[in-house]
Amino acid sequence: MLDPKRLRNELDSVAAALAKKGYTLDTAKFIELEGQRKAAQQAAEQAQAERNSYAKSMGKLMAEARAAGDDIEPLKQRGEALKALTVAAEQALDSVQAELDALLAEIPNTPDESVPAGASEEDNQELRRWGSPRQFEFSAADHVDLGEALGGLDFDRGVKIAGSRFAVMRGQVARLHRALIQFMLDQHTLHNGYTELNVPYIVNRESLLGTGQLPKFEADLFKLQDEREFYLIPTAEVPVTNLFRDEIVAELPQKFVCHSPCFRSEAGSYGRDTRGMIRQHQFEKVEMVQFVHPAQAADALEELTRHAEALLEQLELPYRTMLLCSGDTGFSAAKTYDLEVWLPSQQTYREISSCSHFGDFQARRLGARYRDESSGKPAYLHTINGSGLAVGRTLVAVLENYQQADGSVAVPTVLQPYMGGVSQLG
RNA sequence: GGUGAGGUGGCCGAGCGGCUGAAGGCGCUCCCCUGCUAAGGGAGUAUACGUUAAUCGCGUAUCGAGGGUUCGAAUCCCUCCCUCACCGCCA
Repeated sequence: MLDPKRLRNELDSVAAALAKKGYTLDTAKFIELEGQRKAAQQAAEQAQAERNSYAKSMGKLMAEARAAGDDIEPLKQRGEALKALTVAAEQALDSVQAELDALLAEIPNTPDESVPAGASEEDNQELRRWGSPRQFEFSAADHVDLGEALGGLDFDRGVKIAGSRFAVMRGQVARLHRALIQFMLDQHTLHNGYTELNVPYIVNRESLLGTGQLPKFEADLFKLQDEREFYLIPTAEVPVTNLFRDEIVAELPQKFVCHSPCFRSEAGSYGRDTRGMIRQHQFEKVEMVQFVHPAQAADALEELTRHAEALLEQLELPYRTMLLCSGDTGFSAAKTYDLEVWLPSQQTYREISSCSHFGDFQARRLGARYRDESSGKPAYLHTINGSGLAVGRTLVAVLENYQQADGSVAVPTVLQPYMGGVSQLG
């Protein structure tokens, strides 16, 4: 959520920033609602103040009336009249406030100044490349053919068991998938200073509002049929970032890494990536989340992005780092780097990690704060997160980049210890 | 799922219709005293929102959440959530 004060005081510049993201802020509507809110709030608070002070004096008034032998009823009636006024004024305030809150909850974060203006992914900036795509002396297969030939990927049975966009992994491929997870977690916990978490994969509505998936993106989520408003997590970002919801965090920074399954309904992506494991309803991801002091946030995003890049380098997978343009940056994010890995079958780079800086946007929704050292007051902390990495897509990249002429697949050196020394699949 | 006990400030804990944003204690901050340390004395110490250029100030809200009773609710009533204990069930 944006700071309501900032909206009030710098409405035009906020609107201009949001326009870069492709969001049109209805400034006239905001000004009108805000004006109504102010008037309604003052009226409601004044009515309440009168009611309070009258109620406070009531004990004495009643004692005096009784002593004088007067009727007490008129005193009570005045109280009731004040109550009626207060209730009406509060209802007016509540309805304006609800409208304003609904508007606020749907306004995206403003992009950071360093984010290039642009409308779509066409305008993203390539910052750097690592490695060079391998030249194949045979025609490279895609991961579907490779995986099926190895008996390690079974899409037909995934469809039978659940439906489209589900798959079964088997044998050494399933093990390779697990090895990737262990490798990533070990790197982050042993070398990068992250604390491992294991979290609920079902979350409540408040958690999704906190990170920004709700109220706007309900269609992308799987909701459980239960009166408790449970949702399957679309990313570990949700439970992990909500760790400090409604808390004042004693120490910053705090860095967490968490492996989890992710569930996405992918509504609106019907024709895209229908083949293979690129876009599934269920996939696994190792996610890094940092809670940082605002002054450290920019550096922390660079650091976290490097942590994701280093994994690809150790796996010897060619990749490039993209700075997303304003229009391609997500709802809650102020700035995002995407890492894209080379996929030989597609002859292109595909997203394998997304690392974002949210400023205080999520923290404000969450009520996640730290105590500012100079003022001594609670202030919103900043959140950073990124995939390190998307495991399913990493598996795809390993299969395709490490394939050999005979259909076997070499195991990346760093994964071999996690594979019991196995150096080749098939 | 059943029964019982609870949810009050950074923490512990009192209050059980008006004088309570909330006693008392701990912790923390500042001051005094003390050769140092320990002990002692005094003062202060919630958050959000609004108003304001900002602060002081002022106003409103907040005693798990929501609703109700009442002129007035931390206190009475209802619903829900959560915690703890025991029983049942269970990986």
